Amino acid sequence: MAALLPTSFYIRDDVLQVSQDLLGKVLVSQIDGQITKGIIVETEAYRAPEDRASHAYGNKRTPRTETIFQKGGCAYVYLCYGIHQLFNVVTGPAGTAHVALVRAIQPTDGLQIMSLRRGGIASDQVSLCNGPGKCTEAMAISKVHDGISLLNQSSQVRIEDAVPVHSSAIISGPRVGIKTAAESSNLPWRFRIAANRWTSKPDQVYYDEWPL
DNA sequence: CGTCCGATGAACT
DNA sequence: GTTCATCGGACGT
Repeated sequence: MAALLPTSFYIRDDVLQVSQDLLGKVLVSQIDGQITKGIIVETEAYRAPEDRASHAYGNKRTPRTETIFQKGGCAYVYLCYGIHQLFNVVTGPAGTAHVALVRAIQPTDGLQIMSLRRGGIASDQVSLCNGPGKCTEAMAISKVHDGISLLNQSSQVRIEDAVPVHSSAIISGPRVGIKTAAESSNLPWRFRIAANRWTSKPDQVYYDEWPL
């Protein structure tokens, strides 16, 4: 049984680093007796309070955003556009509003059930999991998992450790779906494993260094 | 579909 | 004057 990422992985304050370090790790769901797994190949960082794109911009606390302020190592799952469940990893110590959104995975285990949950899309098609709503649909992750710990082997959603992806194999670019007007700057806080065909968009700008 | 904020107005002090 | 409940619509990592 693969080791899970420890608390210390999540409670680091640098969500940009955690988002990059999540690449290559293995997201696991064990739901309704079905195990599915996939390699995380694309993430985005959301760093409140200063991040206007975050639900917790300005450290705004509402019933929905409370999860974001929890201690790192749990899930933040919310509904987007009334249809998509989006899975985020809460990071940083309690009280910090930092999360990493999982946008795409490379499926490795439970391909048949993932295909079934995705309306019969063939398990070798990148469209199976190349988007945040597709990942949660394939893995049956939903709002019922909001706030749950990722740290226990008994958890329905958890993340296994794996060999780190070298920084030279990570490309970054602007986040998806953010109104540029609302975002004061075009921060390259979306991270992908370079040349991995399971990510959600074609190759974009390459940055040697992360601003901020 | 849910969330949330601003508008509206009632009730209270 | 202030606070609170309710409503409506805008919008969504």
